[in-house]
Amino acid sequence: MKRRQPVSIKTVAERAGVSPATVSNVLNAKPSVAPELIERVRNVVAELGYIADNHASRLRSGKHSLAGVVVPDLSNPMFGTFVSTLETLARQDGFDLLVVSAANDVEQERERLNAIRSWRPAGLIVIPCDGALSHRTPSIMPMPIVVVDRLPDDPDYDLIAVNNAQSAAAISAHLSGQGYRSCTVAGSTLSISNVRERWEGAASAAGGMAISMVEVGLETDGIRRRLYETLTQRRPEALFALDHITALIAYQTMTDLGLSTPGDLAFASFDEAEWMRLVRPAITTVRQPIEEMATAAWQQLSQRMGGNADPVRTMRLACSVEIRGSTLREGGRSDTAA
Amino acid sequence: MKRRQPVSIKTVAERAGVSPATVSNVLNAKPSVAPELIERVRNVVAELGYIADNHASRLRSGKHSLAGVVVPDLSNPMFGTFVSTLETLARQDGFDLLVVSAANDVEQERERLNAIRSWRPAGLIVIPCDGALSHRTPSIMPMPIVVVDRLPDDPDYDLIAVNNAQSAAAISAHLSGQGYRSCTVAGSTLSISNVRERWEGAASAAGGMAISMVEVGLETDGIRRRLYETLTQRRPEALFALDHITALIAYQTMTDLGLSTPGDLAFASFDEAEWMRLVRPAITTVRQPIEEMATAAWQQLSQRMGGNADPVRTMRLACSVEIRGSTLREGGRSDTAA
DNA sequence: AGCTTTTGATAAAACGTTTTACGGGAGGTC
DNA sequence: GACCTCCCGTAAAACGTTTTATCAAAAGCT
Repeated sequence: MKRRQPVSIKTVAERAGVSPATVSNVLNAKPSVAPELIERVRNVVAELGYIADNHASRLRSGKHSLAGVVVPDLSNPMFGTFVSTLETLARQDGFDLLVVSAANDVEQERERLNAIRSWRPAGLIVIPCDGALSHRTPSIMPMPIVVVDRLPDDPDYDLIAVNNAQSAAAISAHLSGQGYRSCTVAGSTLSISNVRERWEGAASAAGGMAISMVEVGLETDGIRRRLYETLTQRRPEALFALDHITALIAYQTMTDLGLSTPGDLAFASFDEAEWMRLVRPAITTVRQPIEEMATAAWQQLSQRMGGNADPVRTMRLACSVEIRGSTLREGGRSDTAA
Repeated sequence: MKRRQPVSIKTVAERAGVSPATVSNVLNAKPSVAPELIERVRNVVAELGYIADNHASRLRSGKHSLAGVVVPDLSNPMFGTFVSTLETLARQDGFDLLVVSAANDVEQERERLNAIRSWRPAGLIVIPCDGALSHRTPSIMPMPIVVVDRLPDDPDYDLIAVNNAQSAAAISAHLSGQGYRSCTVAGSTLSISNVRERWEGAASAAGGMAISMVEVGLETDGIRRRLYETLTQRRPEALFALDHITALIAYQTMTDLGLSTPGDLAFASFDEAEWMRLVRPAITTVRQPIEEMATAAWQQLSQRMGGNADPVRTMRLACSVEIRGSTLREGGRSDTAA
């Protein structure tokens, strides 16, 4: 009962006593088909459970209903939410999404970007592993591409990102305003444009507070080691983690060392995660507007797929800065700024 | 430089001075092509950046290199990890993944399951929204389907799940063993087979501990209200949340009410999330082996796609039970059981 | 009634591949 | 040298659609 031999448009046509062309016209709601035939075809389609083969239909019509999404890592809830939002939008416009995750690996990203071409997607949305995207993009990429979150080295693509510098500056100013005298900023590596922008933003707004950067790398073990050194050997009064994974390991390390926040040191994070609102005290963060980024990315891609050929465009979205207990001086006031 | 007119196998053939058939033979590594021609074709392919169109190739050869994945909600990190693992496995076998998320909505799930047929995927892996999957599956689904995590009402599909009952029983026994006299089990709804199995397992191993079930539903507001009532009106000595979202809201509510764990009440959760290891004390959980589930699901689907027609099969994987501070009596011992 | 226009349906071509069936030439055997 | 194989390459058919061109019948004019 589950398996049947394949039913094609011809089967439907025969059964309804019409030509395949008519069936096609009915299914694509072309005008000038007699109401009676529409009815008859519809019935047969329902009866047989027929649904047109997208491959054949794409092949002939040249109309693509597939868009590709490349993210560094789907198990990161931030990217999961991003894809999830994107999917809803895409479906509304009649697109399906081919999702690939690059497992945070530049080499895999290259391979996936190449392989995805064979599906001839109408467009691509990419959150690259790092800034060197264009080195990894096959030279022939005939579809529009929108890059999200991380600045590509090559200003050849549309970009949707957040105002990294301003947001980091807000945190920095807040810490300085609370009276902390020294702050260490920890991030994966300055070669990622994101991280660089955040660091520069933070540095620019430190005021009288001594501020320094430590690059912890991308691998768990290395991150843990560098943070351990930082927290034991020259502990600052405040620690500002520039990405989620660094923040997570920093918090773990602090807990392991028996350091409490904000008593022993203030703690803030770029990238907000669920747990940051759950721990006590809750953690001061910069919340990135993921849904808005997805929406903006889809809108932009939509326009490009529709033929829009305006010059490449960069869009910066605002983050919200959530000041919470982890950075407040005892008796300090609580505020929320953007 | 980015855009070029489409290059097809004919373009390659002409440029290499051979027939399209030969190009095809080279690309698909068919035997009996002269080494010299192979070389020549390869060069042209590289030069033009040609890559075969999957749609056309599927259409003619009937060989599908696409598999579908349907999950309730990609922004849930558990499902994100699941898809991510699946993707790696699929790529190793030369498959691409068409990912759709149903936004936890039964109606959307139905619609997506129907729409995905038009891509003629070679197989489907589905984590259904609830147990009534077969009511939502179009009658004609000619490809193999593997259901994961939630028992379908209809034993017509292969199933990969975890030993819900035993794992919940282990938690229940642990709580009872710690000397708690009453326990409330909170879960979305017993109409989800998962939840039912967990509740029954917990109930069966309560020993002398009074145990009762409260169904909190699926919507945030409702969950919050029911949990608030539970915690204020007839607070038990222990609370066992049966799914991640219930656990999250329960923990928030406890924090809001100023209740501490395990002092005011013990707290445990099925489904482990990152934050449960970060809060202090850390939370006792049942950790589901997501990666193993994904691996098992892909293996099973792989076999089915390879033509295996054995009777439908159900596979139960073991969870690990992580006993942590949130359920330990003061001075109690810490243990880890499976 | 004769003419043109409109309407509604279809046959056939086309999309980019893979596969099947065929054919030409080289090599082997008697 | 006639015959048979075997090897290598190609022409053409086929996959399931959509589109284009065509055509018959009906409808609108004078």
